[in-house]
Amino acid sequence: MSVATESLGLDEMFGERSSPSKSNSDSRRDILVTAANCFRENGFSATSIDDVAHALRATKGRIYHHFRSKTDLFFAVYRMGMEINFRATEPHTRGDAPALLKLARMSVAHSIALMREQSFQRVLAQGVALHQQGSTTAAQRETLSELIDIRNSYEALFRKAIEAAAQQHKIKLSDPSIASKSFLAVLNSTVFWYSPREDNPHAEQLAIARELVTYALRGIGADMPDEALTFMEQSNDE
Amino acid sequence: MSVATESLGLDEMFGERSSPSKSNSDSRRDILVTAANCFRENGFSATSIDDVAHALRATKGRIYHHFRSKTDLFFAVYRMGMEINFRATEPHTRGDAPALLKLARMSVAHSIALMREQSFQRVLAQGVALHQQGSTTAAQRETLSELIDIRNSYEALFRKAIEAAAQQHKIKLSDPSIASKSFLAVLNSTVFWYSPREDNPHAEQLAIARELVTYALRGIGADMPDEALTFMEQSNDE
DNA sequence: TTGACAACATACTCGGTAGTATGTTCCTCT
DNA sequence: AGAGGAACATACTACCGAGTATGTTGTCAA
Repeated sequence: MSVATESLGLDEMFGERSSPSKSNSDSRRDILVTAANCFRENGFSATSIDDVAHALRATKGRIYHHFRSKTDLFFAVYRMGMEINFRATEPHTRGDAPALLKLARMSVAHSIALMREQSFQRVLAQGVALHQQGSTTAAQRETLSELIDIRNSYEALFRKAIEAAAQQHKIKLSDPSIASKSFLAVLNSTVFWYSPREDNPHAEQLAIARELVTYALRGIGADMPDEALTFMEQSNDE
Repeated sequence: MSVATESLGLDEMFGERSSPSKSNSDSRRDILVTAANCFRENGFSATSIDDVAHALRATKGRIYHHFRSKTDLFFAVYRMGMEINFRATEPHTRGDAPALLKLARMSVAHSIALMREQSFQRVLAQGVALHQQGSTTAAQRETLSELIDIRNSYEALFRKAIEAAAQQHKIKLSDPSIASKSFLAVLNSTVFWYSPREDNPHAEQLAIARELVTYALRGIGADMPDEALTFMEQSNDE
């Protein structure tokens, strides 16, 4: 499902130790993907474990064999969604390209990953909502704030890139915090209105990403560098 | 609660006929405000009617006397939230000010209303989520799409203002639809991270609104007109 | 071959919750 | 003054859904 687990340096961050039993990991992954779709369609608390099991053509037993509780399942889906984002974005933070170009490439990669993995991204949105609300147990609350930390570190990736670009290109950011929040708000907005077209949505997604990044960069007073889209040949897997 | 119901032309849009019994309307309004807070804190399906009743220091009977179902209550809260937004924004769409100035004033008013009435705004966000998901009965589905229509007409208010400003100031919008979606995404982003400070949050909210509108306007290639904030003397009610 | 364990399925409990049915109080109109 | 209804509270039902306890099947290792 285009969520290839290559050996990047992020594995230990998400605790995805390459387990010896292959089928076990596959089954778990199928549950995560199916659960992500259910959570997207019905929301967390409106989705029952039986719903996920039915979508899997299985029963609760299978899910509870892999996850301790419904909340645990949700957290695992959240982790996987964040992992997708990191794998898409983090490679572009390195290298010695100009800061603005790096920022633009990060943004395009993030935006496209967002549209390609809609289910997981909506779960991420629900995750922050759950955080603003009150979790049940203390352990869950701790795990949740750990997930929020991961998200914050992801947003910090963008914030640093924005500030680096601003410094290098002599842009004045009156409030870097609000600027980066607005920046990501634009990129993330597709979650609320985008739904993929038929056949090959890749061209459409690329065009939308280009529009969004152009808008977001203008907001901080920068122009979209044309080379920002030239790295996109790699994105044909499967 | 700073939701004054003056006689604007919007009343029939929301069916808030000025009923003769005063206490009835007040009680209903209290339920809506309390329900909005509960929905904000726990989400729709995680909030029970008994929760709302408890927060009201009352019982279910009171709520079910005014609303047929939990979904009806949610819809009423949604309507009230949209009404707040319309009352804040719509006055600035009229008049013969320059298009860009009108757009800026609408945006500032919208942004501040968003921060002042957090509870209702989060319910609005949940409403679109519910729409993307599947409602239960057919009647609810119809009502929900009616509410989405109201929201769309509200967004159309901004889209028209953006296009008018673009035309009048000779700005090139490569994709007006995405531009307006991004524009509103920036203004609405406070829902996810803003929480009011102590005492008088008005100055803080105004500063944030100024930042957001500046960012959003830059995204479409326009500069924030300084007169956009001069209308804000009226906002001291209660 | 067997025993042990993984990977499920089946069958059940039990607390919570939407909705209803029915009382009770107070006000208002005639 | 009394009849009727609005505005609730109380008591109850019926069901759903999270979690558990236990059974079943395959597999692999010794």
